[in-house]
Amino acid sequence: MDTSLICPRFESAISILSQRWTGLIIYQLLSGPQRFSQLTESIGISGRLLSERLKNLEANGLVTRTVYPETPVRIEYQLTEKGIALKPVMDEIQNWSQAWVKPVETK
Amino acid sequence: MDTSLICPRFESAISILSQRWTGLIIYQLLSGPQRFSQLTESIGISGRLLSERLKNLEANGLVTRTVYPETPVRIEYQLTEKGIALKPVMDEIQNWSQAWVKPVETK
DNA sequence: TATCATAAGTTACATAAAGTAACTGAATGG
DNA sequence: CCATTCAGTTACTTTATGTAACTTATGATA
Repeated sequence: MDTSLICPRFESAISILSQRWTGLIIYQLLSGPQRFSQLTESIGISGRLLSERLKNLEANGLVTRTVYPETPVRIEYQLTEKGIALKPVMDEIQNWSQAWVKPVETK
Repeated sequence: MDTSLICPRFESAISILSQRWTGLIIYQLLSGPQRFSQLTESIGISGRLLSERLKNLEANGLVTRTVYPETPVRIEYQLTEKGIALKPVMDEIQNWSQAWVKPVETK
């Protein structure tokens, strides 16, 4: 049941960002378009979940998928304007982490 | 396995914020100390998970728990300085949601 | 004293999401 | 035709989340 009193837009935003891995995917894509295998390696996510997350981000209009029919095929994911607009959020998370997270604490 | 190439502090921050409910809990507590039952109602989280999340936030130094031995007992949760420092992050999420999230989209 | 009410959890169990590793499909080079 | 490479998908196990009933502590009420 959802009896929340919080602004629905804010909740929607949080529900995207609080999904595991999506924050890191967006963070990575902020440095430019990347292909599937690059993302799995840099983030440490499995193909199964990366595939699921990217579909979701595409459906939410944050990411576009471009196929380059080379050999072997190259597929690049990049942020839309809506996705790039999350940069200030990521910047603030970065600021906070530099100021408050000790290098050791992992969880 | 974690073969990530991302800054460990940033990853740590993201791992806290990308845990379901923690963002909303912090957001709620930014408007002042609140008790357990208030949080369950405003957020729409179950007691089981709220309890677990608050313990976690306490362990991470984001929240403090204060017992007021009244009748019935009152227990208030409030953000530490470290927790309050997340306000800019929440503000940016708010900004983004106002600019980019359509009122309808729920997921 | 016995019973009741209330806040703040906890426990036990069902369902959903995430982790893992092997597999598939398309395209081309040998 | 066989091997290789990228981009996924499938089948299965483990972990996290949801739900609802239960517990504990404290004082109020009969």
